[in-house]
Amino acid sequence: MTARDRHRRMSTITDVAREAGVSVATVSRALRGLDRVSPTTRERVLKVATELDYVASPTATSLASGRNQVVGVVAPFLTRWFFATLVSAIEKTLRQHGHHVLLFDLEDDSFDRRLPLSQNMLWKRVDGVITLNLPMTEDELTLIDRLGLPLVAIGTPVPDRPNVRIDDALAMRVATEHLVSLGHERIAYVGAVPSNVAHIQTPQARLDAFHDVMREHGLAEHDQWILGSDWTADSAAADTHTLLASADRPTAIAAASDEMAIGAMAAARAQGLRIPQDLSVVGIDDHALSNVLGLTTVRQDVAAQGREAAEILLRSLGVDDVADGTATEVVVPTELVVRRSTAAPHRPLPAD
Amino acid sequence: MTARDRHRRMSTITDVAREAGVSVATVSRALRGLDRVSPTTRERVLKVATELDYVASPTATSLASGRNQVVGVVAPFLTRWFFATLVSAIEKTLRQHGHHVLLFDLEDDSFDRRLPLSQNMLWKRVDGVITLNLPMTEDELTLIDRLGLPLVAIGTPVPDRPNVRIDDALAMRVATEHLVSLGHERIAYVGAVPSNVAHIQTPQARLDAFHDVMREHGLAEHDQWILGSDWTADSAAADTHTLLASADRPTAIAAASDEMAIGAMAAARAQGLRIPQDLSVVGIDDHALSNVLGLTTVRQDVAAQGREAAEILLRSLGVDDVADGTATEVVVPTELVVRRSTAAPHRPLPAD
DNA sequence: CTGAAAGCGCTTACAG
DNA sequence: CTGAAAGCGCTTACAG
Repeated sequence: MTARDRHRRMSTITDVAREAGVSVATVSRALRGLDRVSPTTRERVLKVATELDYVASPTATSLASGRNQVVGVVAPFLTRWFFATLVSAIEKTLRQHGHHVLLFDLEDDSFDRRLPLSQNMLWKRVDGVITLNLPMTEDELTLIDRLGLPLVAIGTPVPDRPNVRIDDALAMRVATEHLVSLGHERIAYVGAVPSNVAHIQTPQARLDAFHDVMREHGLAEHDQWILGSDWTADSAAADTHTLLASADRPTAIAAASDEMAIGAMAAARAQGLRIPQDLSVVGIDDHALSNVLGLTTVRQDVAAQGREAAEILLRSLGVDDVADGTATEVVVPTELVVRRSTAAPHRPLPAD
Repeated sequence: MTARDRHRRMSTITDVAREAGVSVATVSRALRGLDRVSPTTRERVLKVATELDYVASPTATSLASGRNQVVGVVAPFLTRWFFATLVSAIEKTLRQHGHHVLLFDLEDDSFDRRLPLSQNMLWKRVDGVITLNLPMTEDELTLIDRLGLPLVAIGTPVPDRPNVRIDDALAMRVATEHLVSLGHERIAYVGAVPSNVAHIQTPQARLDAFHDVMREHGLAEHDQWILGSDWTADSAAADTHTLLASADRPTAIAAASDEMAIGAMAAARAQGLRIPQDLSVVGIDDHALSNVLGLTTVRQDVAAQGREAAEILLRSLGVDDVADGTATEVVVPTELVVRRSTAAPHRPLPAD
């Protein structure tokens, strides 16, 4: 028997029971801190467990108790800042309470399609699930229901389930009002998504808010100033390029996300326009690069949303060391952060 | 019994055995496609299993077989582009082969510290692990070894384990040579990390390569032109700001990552410098925003590295539908992508 | 406060 | 080709 072989065998509950001179049932109780165990017994068991490097097999525990201590986190993409930030915050919060994250990235080949959630992914694997901006299909809702899994939705709500999000309409309203208050009247929008793209709903609320603000101020809208986009910087840049090539162009752009705003700024600069003198740009998010790029934006605290959702889920799992709370709908506040990408529109006055 | 209750109970192997009129052993064999099952029996079992929506309980399977079909993916951060891209690619590759990812983000409060990998995270939870740019401690290596887990390292190698990475020295060499070939002689570097930050090793190889190229071309280096940084755009911008405020400043900056390069560009622009006329900047990565920002960079295919690592791990787990291969050291190629952030240095000639 | 025993739902030799 | 039975390592009533 080599040293490596010897090390291979991890100790089981039976080992510590034998070594401590008690039954496995007692070991189980002692280690889990249940009542009905005498202090001396508990102490002895704890000591032996430590000596033997004992850690309960999660798979055996799971079979017997039905709990895995893992929660499924489901995202439509992972490579974008918003989602990665969310996952990171969720993972940390869960881990602090002894839980782990099983990650599902549902991105498919085409941006307007996604993979479905299946029984294989969840059944007896996770104790609950957190969805990230993910409208669920009927089938998926039925599945989650049948599996009896608690669920918390971040962003796009899921019917009858706790939800954590920002007020999308308000965020875009603040962004647009900022532009208007600066004196802009010719404002374009980037981030309209075709309504057949069912798995992204946030866009609609933001676009609607933009329309509302424009209407309220009696500002004219131009169809060709409402730019679609797949919500990437690249596509926003391409769309903006076309927009700005026209003689009749806007003095400002409201983008539904910072990544798109960054694309729009870059496209403008590449065409020789100065920001903010020739074009103002505002976004929503406060992306990791927005500060450095001087982008004016409506900041949302993404990590806080991840933490909130994780805590709500932990509570519904009955985890006891989680901060109290009963909230089932939390709307995280946003705030306008004015930087260097917005200013009053340049007016070709005589004195200019 | 309400509809919901009825749906709650998922069927077990016993249910399909009864329904199909065979033993559970036969069901197990039939469903896993083992030999020694008659075609008719197999067919019947399959049919019944489908009707009952049967999916084997992964936790029971795991207890009995020792396999979980899940691999642990361990990252020092998750919110940065490089890591999120890696995780996304790994997850997709694993899922195609019926495996899932349990995610661990080891980021701690301070950027030069990280959480340790523990027995709790891995023991009986994962069949293998993939590390992302993560030097392992002695204790962690011992743990992985004792647990008998296969491991594949992406980026920073782990002793005696398969490794997937780019050639860091070559990448920085190409970036620096590009600047030199353009005629730059005054070149600064961003991305030196204090050597006590043990969990980030890539930086050293890149910095060494930069020094080598400078020396080979007989170019002078200035201590104050080697900028530290925590590898974020913000810190790179702050450092660059100081650097450029000096009268004696470089004509080009080689950054060890695109995020830092973006920070450097932004800082320069904020000080009224034009890119590339007044300052050239080159990075390494080809970050999602680099194209739109016109950043010249040495591209690495991050997703490919994730896929390669996942496949190597799957092979070592004996998963049979993975493409053949025996590679244990794969170095993914990089390529220079010239965009708008680099040009020959501006020389104040008479004719200028 | 503690133990014996059943049970969680599979897989795996072992027989036949 | 198929079944009976042991075993994976816990948790949980049930007794005492």
